Amino acid sequence: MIKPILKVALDVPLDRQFDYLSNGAPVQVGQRVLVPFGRRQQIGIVMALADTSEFALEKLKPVSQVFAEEAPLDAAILNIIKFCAEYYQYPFGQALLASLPARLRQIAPAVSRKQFAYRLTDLGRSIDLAILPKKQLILQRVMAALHSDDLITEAALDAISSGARKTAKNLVAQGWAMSEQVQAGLTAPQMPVTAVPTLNGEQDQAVKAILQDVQAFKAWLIYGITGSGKTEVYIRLMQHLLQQESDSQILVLVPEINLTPQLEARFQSRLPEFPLVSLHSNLSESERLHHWQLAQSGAARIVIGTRLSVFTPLPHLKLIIIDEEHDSSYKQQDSMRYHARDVAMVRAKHLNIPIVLGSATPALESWFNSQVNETQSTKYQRLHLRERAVTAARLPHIECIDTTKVNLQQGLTPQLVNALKLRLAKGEQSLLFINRRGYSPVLLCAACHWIAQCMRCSSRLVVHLRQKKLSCHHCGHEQRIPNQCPSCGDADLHPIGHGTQRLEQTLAALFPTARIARVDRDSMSRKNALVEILNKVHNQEIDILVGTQMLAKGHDFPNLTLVGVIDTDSALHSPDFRASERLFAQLMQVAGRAGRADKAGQVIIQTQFPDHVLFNALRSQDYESYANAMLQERETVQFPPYVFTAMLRAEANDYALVQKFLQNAFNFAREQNSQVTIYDPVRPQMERLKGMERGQLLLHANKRGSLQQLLKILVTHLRGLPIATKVRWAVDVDPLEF
DNA sequence: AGCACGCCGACT
DNA sequence: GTCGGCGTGCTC
Repeated sequence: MIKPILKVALDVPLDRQFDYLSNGAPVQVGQRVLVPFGRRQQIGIVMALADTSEFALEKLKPVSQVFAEEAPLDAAILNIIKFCAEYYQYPFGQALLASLPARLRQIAPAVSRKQFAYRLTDLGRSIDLAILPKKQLILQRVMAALHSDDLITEAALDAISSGARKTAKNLVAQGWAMSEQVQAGLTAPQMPVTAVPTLNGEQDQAVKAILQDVQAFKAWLIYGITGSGKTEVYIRLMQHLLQQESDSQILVLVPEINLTPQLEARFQSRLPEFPLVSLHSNLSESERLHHWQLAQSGAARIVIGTRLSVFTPLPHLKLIIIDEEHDSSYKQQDSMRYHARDVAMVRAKHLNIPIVLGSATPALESWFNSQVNETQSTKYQRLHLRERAVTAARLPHIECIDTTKVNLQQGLTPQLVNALKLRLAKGEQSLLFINRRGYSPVLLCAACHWIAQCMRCSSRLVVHLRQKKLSCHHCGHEQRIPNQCPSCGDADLHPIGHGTQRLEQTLAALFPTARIARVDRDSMSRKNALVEILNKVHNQEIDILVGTQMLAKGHDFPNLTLVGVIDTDSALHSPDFRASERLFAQLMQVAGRAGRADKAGQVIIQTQFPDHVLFNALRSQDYESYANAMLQERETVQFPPYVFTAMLRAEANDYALVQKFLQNAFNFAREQNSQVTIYDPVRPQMERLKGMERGQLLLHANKRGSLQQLLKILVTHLRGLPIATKVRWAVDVDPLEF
């Protein structure tokens, strides 16, 4: 018997569901539907079937369409999103719809690759094409082409139905040409089948330990320096689990897209018998939908993706792997501000399956959770990989040069210049890491000390000399470099400090014969620019590589033996208590670029504070003592992970509104007399951003539960406030930035 | 969030 | 006399 009322979740910022009358079509929970909502049509997901409604029956509208041919979302994924919506104080419907590929959120029919092929078959039947004998071939090609654009098929179908045969024919031909191109592009160079590495003792132990315990939820932290072979451990685990059960699936989360192709290729070459799909923002919407469908149907056995893919339906999920688990790109910084690592943890718990986190420099939270001590039971089992898997590889030698004690040559110490000279003479490569793009971070008037500032943000404008522009790295605002000081009229304007452009220029002057390349957001705007440069580095066509943190991750350069770190001191004394943790991870990562193969690496760090504890720990590549010291500090001042925090952030054109809103929140929260500490509203580091005045209110508690309880009533209260529509506000649970 | 309705200022 | 500003209110 069909229940007559459907409770539907919609993509609206209202934390409730809407009731509709069945249109008679069979429907299940989790099914996608089209419904009338106000004046327009909306895509929704059926959350329940019922006999009654709280809403007046005569006011209910019937659903417009049930997408019955699509598999409904399963209970597991609905539950995990429900959990997230509650935990992160975000409307459920919006969280749910945001987890779907864009094609499934749009009113236009979503066309998967399979349907696409069917449509083409129809198309072939419908028109008598001159290329008819080739019809079969066309179909095969198009079906095989992952990048095919469904819009072409749509257009062709339209053309047929309106009788425009010639147009239809052209469109099909166009689709074919496109699929050929795509095929040509897709034939990725076959990875040389490398000899399967044998595991060293620690790797072997790690694999065995995890495999012993795969029948239930258990969290593991694989802690091992770059080159200790974490990936090989993942592969062995995957191989075992995928072979053990013929339908099992594995989800691998990675921080960013530029890491995906490498890991993807490695998994594919080592586990060729298991279908793998990737999910990241570089995919076309059509591909994303198709990959998502392959995951949902169970056809894909391995899913590798960025943070959003933690919400992919996987009916036979048996293991979750989080690579580089400390990476902050796992945290969504707008809409629902979830942390993919934490969501994955909950998902693994729900499914009662193991989860493996991997990092050379674990997040302090994870390190804390893997500690064995009296006060806190160990949440994650730690597995330490101490040895470098490539036995010949040695740890790089790290030294800090005190920049206050030497004469700098355009920001470079003589030690670093000499080291660069030596590499050039030996035909080895160097990498200079400077976390600041542009020419110089400040434009200063020598006469009146005016500094070029952004009008929309509380930030300084960065000099981009080559483009003759000043640019705000926060809002994108650009303007011409003034000829004279806007304040006093003096022409004596100086770029102060160093960025990637200036460093590149300095190096070119110092080493006129060296082949220098710069890698930052400005030089990498072209789509394949990064890949091209990296290839050049591999082919020894580059001597010195200058770049930002884009260069810190993942890339192996066997002939690179020197890494120079130019200016990271600002992070040492940043008011953000996580800045030094991030810097440490980043420096460990860049240091790992040096001396990967059989050549010993050297790392030179230029700093005003060579005796800082961070550098001491870094010199001995000792994450543990630094992490433990930081944890102790956090405990003394009662910061996370010793307390649970949430941040209420608000912004408006007028700060008075922000203040009024936050003050209201503050008063309300205080009145609840809960176990939560509520701090005074303050202005964040970046007081103004993109023309918006910002403010924030911090809450902390010793128990997650009491914080959650308060947040729930606070958010409900705030949503009902008239002023809540005049400011943009959001709750950030477990914020990364303060 | 959209998208309506609704009541007060400068223009074809 | 209208076009249009964005305040308030609703969406099953």
